[in-house]
Amino acid sequence: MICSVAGVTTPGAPPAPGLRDRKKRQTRAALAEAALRLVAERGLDQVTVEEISAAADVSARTFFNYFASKDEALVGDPAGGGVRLVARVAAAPPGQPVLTTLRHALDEVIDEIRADRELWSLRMEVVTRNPALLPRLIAGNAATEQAIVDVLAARLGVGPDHPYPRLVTAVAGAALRAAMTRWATHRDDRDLADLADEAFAALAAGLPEPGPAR
Amino acid sequence: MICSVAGVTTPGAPPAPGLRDRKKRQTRAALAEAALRLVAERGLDQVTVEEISAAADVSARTFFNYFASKDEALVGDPAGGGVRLVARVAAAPPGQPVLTTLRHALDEVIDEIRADRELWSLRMEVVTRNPALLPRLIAGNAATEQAIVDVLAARLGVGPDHPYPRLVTAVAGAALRAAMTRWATHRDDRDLADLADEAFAALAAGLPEPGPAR
DNA sequence: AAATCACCTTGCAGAGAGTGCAAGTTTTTA
DNA sequence: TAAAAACTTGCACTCTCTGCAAGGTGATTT
Repeated sequence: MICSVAGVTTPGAPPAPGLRDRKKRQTRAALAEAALRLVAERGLDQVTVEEISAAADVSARTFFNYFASKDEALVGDPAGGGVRLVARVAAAPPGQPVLTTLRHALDEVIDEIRADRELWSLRMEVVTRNPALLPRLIAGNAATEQAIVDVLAARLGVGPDHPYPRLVTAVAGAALRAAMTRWATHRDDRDLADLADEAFAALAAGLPEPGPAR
Repeated sequence: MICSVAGVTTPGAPPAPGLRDRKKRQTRAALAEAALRLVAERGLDQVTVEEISAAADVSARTFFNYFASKDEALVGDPAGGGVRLVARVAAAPPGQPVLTTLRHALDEVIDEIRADRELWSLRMEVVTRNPALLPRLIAGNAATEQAIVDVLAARLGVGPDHPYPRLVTAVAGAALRAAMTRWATHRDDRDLADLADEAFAALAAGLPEPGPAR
């Protein structure tokens, strides 16, 4: 009776995972990892949900309790980091330039991607080799993108139909994707955060062309 | 016997459509139109391929001879205008700024979209109301985008791994999508070409923020 | 600790997507 | 007009994805 403190939810700190949650995370991770590994080996159409489930030691029906589709298991994280991203945009200092705000808001996302480097490298490889997935990877951000558009419009005080928030959000997303593609393809190279910085700097400078002389 | 000239293929001009081609175009258009109309009415999941085929007076099997998936019938034109777009980029005057090149290359695409205004309005409405399709709409451009990246790299003489072509291509695509979304949502407004011009000008200017004062 | 509750997993049945194959039909070509 | 090529269609089949009704395992309450 001394310390059944496990139930208390301390706002601010993770409130004691609990066996059940841990198992769920494990199952989800196992399914995603198995899906990525098998698809990387054989190709998207040569892997069935049944095989993925078998590799993760669950039934095929359970697979669909975790992911709405085979694709979702591969591209992962729908809206997981999205809400935090929106929150970070909303919480940025008011006067800050929009591109700076967006770039800083992405820090957290970028850190998470770097933390799961193995997984993300595999994921980018699978996506580039199965272009059918690329739209899914982008679409996952569709809802988040709209939310950011709304937040930016409010921050700038311009009304929800003003073209600027939509343009800058779409463009920033494109810049991040370009940086991620570059990072994933020859990854021995630079840090993802640096590549993102470069891309955003180029945006702010009006996309100056690389000097042909020197 | 007087004029069976229909067979001659004059290079440069459309080489006499032929009954077969006309029928194919008709069937394809009928399927796409039926798909868009039904999905706009009922929603993506409430329409089966069988219903679409019935509305276009062909068998369900024939549907799949025209489109690889239900989604494809809705987002349409995969790689159709893509090759011409790439060609226009490649044929642009050498010294021209990249953003100008890309904007002009889009003229043809934009004209076609305006020509099919009814269809495209329906399409954008369906896509925005069924976000699951948005990735498909973008993915259709994935192959084209890579081709443009390669052409730009060659034009700039920078090698296929340089980050600039990928960044500018991705960003230009995002700008076009933002313009199309704006055009589709309140369409009574401005011309699509004007909206695209505005977006590209903003890119070239480094995405200046809208003045809060005045 | 036992009983209860909530959630998770699983199998089953079924609708719908998408494909390969083998006709049958229509257009084109010779 | 006859042969060739292309298009349509039905059929059988695999795979994806969903709803439902158990059964099981972790959490909660008394």
